[in-house]
Amino acid sequence: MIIIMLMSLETLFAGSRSVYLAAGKVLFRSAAPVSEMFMVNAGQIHLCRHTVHGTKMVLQRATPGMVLAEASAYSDSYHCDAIAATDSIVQTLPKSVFLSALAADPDLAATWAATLARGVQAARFRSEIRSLPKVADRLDAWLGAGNPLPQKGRWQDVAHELSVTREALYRELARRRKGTKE
Amino acid sequence: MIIIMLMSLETLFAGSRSVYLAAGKVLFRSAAPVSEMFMVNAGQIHLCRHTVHGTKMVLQRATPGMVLAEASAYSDSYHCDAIAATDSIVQTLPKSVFLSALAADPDLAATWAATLARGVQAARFRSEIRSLPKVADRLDAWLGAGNPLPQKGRWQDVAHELSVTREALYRELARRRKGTKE
DNA sequence: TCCTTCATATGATCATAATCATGTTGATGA
DNA sequence: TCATCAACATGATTATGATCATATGAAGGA
Repeated sequence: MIIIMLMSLETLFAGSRSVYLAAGKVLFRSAAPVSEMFMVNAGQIHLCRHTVHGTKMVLQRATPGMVLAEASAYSDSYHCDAIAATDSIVQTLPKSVFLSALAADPDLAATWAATLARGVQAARFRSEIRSLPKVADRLDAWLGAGNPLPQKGRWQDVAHELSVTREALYRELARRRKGTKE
Repeated sequence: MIIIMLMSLETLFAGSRSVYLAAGKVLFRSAAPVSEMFMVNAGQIHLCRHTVHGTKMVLQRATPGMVLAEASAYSDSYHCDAIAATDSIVQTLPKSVFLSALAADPDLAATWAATLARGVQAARFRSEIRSLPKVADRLDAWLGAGNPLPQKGRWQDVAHELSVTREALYRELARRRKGTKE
């Protein structure tokens, strides 16, 4: 009897060590050597880079199920800081274990590559949306990509996703309601 | 004697069929089934999506060495159009061959994943840069990431990368020259 | 019920980039 | 040399979003 074990990224991290991080705690710092890979289990971890002026740029907002700083698997040291945005739990796996699991299991490697490829797609789409100068165009492009307008109470999230102020989005939505009414 | 054959993505595509595309020619259309993977050899291929209003969004500008629409390897049909921006040459490989090469060679799979991971990183960075409201901040972030200001004659490329008009970039550069002079 | 809080909503003002217009410079070729 | 072209440069004007200030409404807790 042959047991086929279909391994997903979640199951790979599932048996691993969990670490609890209070909001604001640092998981790793830029330039530190990469020895572990992290998957977010609960909460949210931000991957940040700082400019000379101290301006903070958030490059990834990792939510449950996401692997943090994917490119670190192929780098010796981190290029960003990772900080818990909320109280969080991350699961950690030695980088070497992570890489050998990928090398040993072509299906898992394909899953990983597919995840990354979709990540590239999503990030490219976000960067193109943000290059549109008008709020109306950003909203059109976002809705046109199949994203649904969420329930009231979650509109600010959309504003943030489109990188406009909530006021600007409220106004655009108001314009549309007015437009369809008459 | 053992010959170790280190396979790169380029070598994988190297022996494959080449296709010449005149500027403006369509390589594939959205919704078409994915049967081939493409690597750009010369020229530039744009991956485009169209909104309801007919606005065109360019999601990838694939230059030589880049694989086009990476995520299509894990999808049955395309979600974008691919159009030659200039006269171009692409090399094509059946998707099944591409995927089995990855499955058969863990090193190649790692190379592919590393490429994708860096693509994610780069695209995330671009989208964050474009969420900065001021030209000065975008330029700072871009220079701070280690990008050098190119020779005169290439400044427009930077303006495009930062998603600002060339005039806005010229003015910002002029401000800086003035600032450092006194 | 009342109070607090947060998301939505909208007006007023301001800052800034886009746009349009025009000029300058430098490289290339006839 | 002159014509041409493209990139750099900059001024004037306009469009648009950010910001600040409030207000409204709904949900949840004391």
